[in-house]
Amino acid sequence: MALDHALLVALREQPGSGLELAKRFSRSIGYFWPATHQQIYKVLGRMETEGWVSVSEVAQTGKPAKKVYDVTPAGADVLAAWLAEPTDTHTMRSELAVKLRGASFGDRAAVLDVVRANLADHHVRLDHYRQLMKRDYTDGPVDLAGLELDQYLVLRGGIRVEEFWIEWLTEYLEAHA
Amino acid sequence: MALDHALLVALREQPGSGLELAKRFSRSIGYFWPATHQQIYKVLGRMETEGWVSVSEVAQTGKPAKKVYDVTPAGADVLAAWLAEPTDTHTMRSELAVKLRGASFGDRAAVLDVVRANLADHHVRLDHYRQLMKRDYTDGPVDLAGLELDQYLVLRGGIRVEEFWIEWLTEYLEAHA
DNA sequence: AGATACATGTAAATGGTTACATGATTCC
DNA sequence: GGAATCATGTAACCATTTACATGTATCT
Repeated sequence: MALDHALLVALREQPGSGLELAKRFSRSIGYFWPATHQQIYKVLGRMETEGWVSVSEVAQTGKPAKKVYDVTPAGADVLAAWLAEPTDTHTMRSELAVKLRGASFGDRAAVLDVVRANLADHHVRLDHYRQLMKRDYTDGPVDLAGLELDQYLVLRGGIRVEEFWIEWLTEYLEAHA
Repeated sequence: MALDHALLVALREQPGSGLELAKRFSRSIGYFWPATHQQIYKVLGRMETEGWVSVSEVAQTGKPAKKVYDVTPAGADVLAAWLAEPTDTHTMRSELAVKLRGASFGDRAAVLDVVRANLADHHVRLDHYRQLMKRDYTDGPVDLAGLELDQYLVLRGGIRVEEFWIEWLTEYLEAHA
């Protein structure tokens, strides 16, 4: 039950339709909470019946109409309450890590190929994040506060995650070189 | 469908009962693939009917009997095939990251407390991993190969993950100090 | 007999993934 | 009319989490 809250955060940043949220998720918040449009529509529907969000049909020129969602005061309360709750430390779930550990029970060369493919992908992601950083925060976090500072810091986290993967997978490959 | 494969790896390292696997998971592989005993029993049952593992009842002195599972040749083939498959780069899922980003929509002091609690927990985990490292690999990875090297490298990954969290959360706290 | 640790499970609910379905609008 | 994009959804399946249930063996 946490996609709900991730969507509330996204909608408080900026109201939007299901598809817009799905696109925004594939950037920003989705870096730490992936979600598909199917999932998002379902949760938006549920949150509407619970009164956490309100909908309004918005006509568009050149495109079909869309339903724009916004957070209600009740929804804002739910979000605030959730934010103050303790979050228990979540263990990372990584299929690749299982493969790293199990490599000796299969064809090691094949596993190393899988690792190399993942490493390349993490390099692409890191480059992408660094470009966002350059584009949006040329001066670093100076003068940032509130939401903007949080957005910056979460992007920093995204960069740190990719650096973690690159360093670890590189260590793995070198150890098996 | 990957707990199956994580269990196959664990069983190839060392055959064992459901509860033993659950305990081992809370160490080692479980650092990257958490699983409860309920889940493990269910998957073991399924894998047995599929012929990937075999069972034998083992009597114990001073304890109730247990069912020890081992990987069959068919299971070993399944595992080897899976290891060679590409794994797509999985996006990390973190509730805490959503809270970091949403902090300005609630009581920031409360969110900072949540962050501090998580940071403390990651320190505990890191200390634990470092102790394992000291106990099992006093000389570093020298002379390690095959399974042992992989085990070492996955522990290195665990340490790197905790370092990532500590650095990121510390940066977050300092930026909001 | 009661407490504790070991051991194996079932059932219900929740959440996430994958495949499929439908319709509006614009451009060619 | 057909292809492409935008937009919203349903249904079936699979995986995970949480709560509950049962029984063995040992120790006091």
